[in-house]
Amino acid sequence: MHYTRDNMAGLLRSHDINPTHQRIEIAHALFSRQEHLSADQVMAIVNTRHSETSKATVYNTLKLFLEKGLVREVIVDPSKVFFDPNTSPHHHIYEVDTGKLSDIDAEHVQISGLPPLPTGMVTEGIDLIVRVRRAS
Amino acid sequence: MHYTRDNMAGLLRSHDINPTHQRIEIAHALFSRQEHLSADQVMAIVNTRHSETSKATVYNTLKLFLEKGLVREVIVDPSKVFFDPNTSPHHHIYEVDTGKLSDIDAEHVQISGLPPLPTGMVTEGIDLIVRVRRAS
DNA sequence: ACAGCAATCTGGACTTTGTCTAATATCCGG
DNA sequence: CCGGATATTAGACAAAGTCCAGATTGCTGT
Ligand SMILES: [Mn+2]
Ligand SMILES: [Mn+2]
Ligand SMILES: [Zn+2]
Ligand SMILES: [Zn+2]
Repeated sequence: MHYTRDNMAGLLRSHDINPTHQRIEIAHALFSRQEHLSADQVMAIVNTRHSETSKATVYNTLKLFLEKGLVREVIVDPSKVFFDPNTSPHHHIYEVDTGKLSDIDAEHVQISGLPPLPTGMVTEGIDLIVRVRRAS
Repeated sequence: MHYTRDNMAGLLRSHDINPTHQRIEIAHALFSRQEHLSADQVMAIVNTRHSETSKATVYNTLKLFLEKGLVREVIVDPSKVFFDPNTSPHHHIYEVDTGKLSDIDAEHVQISGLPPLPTGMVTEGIDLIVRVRRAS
C-alpha cells in the first residue's frame, strides 16, 4: 500500500475524522513513513517547507487520531510519547542508546501464564517492550 | 522483611552507595512502602514533617539508586517516571483510569517466539505492561 | 452573494517534569 | 584542625504538553 495525500482524506473519513488540510498533512507524515514519531517530529515534518501548522493543532490532532483509533501511543521514552501508525497488534524493540524504536510482529509471540485480572477490569492492551543496547 | 531506617544504611552500603541522611530517607520512602513512586511523590513524603531534602537531591539520588541497581524505573505514564524498589524480574498491571500500578510476578509468565536480536545488541530488559480499565 | 453558525486553527501564556550550575555544607584522613 | 573530596542546595533553565480567547474556515439557508 502506498500512502498519498489523496488517500489520507478517505482514511480520515473512514475513522470518522473530518479531513482538513492540517489533519491530512499530519496523517501523511505518519502513514507515508510508517514510523514512530514524536509530536515534535511531526511538527518539524509538517512545517518543513513553510510554517503552516501550529503546535496546538499538532497536539490536538494527534490526540484526536488516538481517540479515533487511527494511531496508537507508544510509551518507552520518559521524555516523549511516540505515535505509531501501525495499529495492528505488535510489540516493540527499543534501542536505549539511540532511541530507535522498531516493531515486532505479534503473530509468533506467545505470552502465557498471566494471572487473572482484578474483577471488573478489562484489558485495554498489552505492551511488550524489549529494551536493547550495543554489546559493550 | 521489615524495612526500618536503620537497615537502610546497610542496604545502601551493599549497593556501593554512601549512606547519607537524605539517601536514607529516600530509600526508606521507597522500601518501607514497597510501592511505585514518582519523584514528586518521593519529594512529598520525604518533606512531610519539615522541608529537609531539595528537589535536586531527590532527582540526583533516584538516578544514583537506578545506576547502582537499587531501584528500577517503570515507564508507563507519559507524564512521569515511576521508581520501583522491587528489582526482581516482574511485570506490571497499569490501571489507566486511576494510574494505579501493581506487580505481576514473572515466575509463571512465559514469553516465547521473540525474534532474534539485531547483531551486536544485548537485551537490557523486557518490560511487559498490561493496561487495564474498569469494564464499561 | 451574503449573513449566521459550528467546527477548526492559532499564538502565546502557562504548567509540569526534569536538568544544570555555582555556591555552600558535610565528611574524613592525616 | 586542615584540606580535599563528596554531597546538598536554591534557583535558573529547558522541554513536553495544556489551555484559552480570538481569528479562520467552510458550510447552509435565504
Ligand atoms: Mn501544505
Ligand atoms: Mn529527618
Ligand atoms: Zn509500532
Ligand atoms: Zn514493580
